[in-house]
Amino acid sequence: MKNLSDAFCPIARGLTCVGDAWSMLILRDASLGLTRFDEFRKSLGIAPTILTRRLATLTEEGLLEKRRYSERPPRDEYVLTAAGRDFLPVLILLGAWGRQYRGEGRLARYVDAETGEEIEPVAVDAVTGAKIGTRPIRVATPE
Amino acid sequence: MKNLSDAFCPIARGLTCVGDAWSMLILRDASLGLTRFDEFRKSLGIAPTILTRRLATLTEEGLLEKRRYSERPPRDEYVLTAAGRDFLPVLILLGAWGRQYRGEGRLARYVDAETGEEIEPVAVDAVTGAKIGTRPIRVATPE
DNA sequence: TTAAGTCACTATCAAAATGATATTAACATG
DNA sequence: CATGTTAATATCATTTTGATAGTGACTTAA
Repeated sequence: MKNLSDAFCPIARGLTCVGDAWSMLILRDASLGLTRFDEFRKSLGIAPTILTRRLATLTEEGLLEKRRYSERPPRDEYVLTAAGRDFLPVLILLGAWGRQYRGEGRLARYVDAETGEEIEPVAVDAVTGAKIGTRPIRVATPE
Repeated sequence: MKNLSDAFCPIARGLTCVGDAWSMLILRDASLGLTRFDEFRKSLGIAPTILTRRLATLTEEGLLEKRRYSERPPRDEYVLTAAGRDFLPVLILLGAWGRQYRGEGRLARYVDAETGEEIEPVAVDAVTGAKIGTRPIRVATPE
């Protein structure tokens, strides 16, 4: 998909590193604590070829970090970096959208691990406090 | 990418309709007011074959609506549905991530159309008010 | 000591998706 | 009638995917 990354748009920039479903699902699983190749493979039912490539890309892009957890036999796992952890809100919000518009049948729920209460994710503008989408947005192009 | 949609996970559900970069960029442009085939094509530099398919999928999935704006010659445009509009927060949050971690060089800014102030998007849990990512999350599987 | 298992991959190859380019259909305009 | 506009298709090479099998470096159980 060519050079989206030199676009001015931060959304396009984001999409160049994490613009496909597998990558997002890997990040989801990583956020839930998975770290190993086989954990991801089994959880996602993804072909190992694809998984290898996705993990490599996410590592190059700085969302995951390869860490050796055993010297003999040599084994690596993948842990989230700060950038990877900070992607979680995007996923949670995507999930909230999915729940609202594709929520037929049984569905997993995300709950606060301490209170046990279900999370109700919303995006707000920290400046005005307004829910995003309730006020019109304009793009200010650079220069 | 097989049947993600019958997964229990709302994130996976979301990804089945909007799980690729082009779809998200189309939604971004639609949120900024674009409606016509050629507007999307020029804005994105996307091949018309792909654009046709993406628009059709987004329409089937209920994020866009085809609307005839001219009878002679017959011409259709694409406008966001409620589901499509509600996807904007996800994009804005993705953009915030892109700005933070891929923000080198000049970058567009999203501003409140009324106040003119730059938007600072955050995802919060409406229940606790806590920023998402600051408290551990658990998945509650159905049944 | 050998057989079986674990785990993070790579090799191979068919099938599907993408993307570039050209073309079409249905008109309006000069 | 020639040219332009606009929402697409047609064609076809390239790229990406995905399924399946196999590998290397071990550990563990018999």
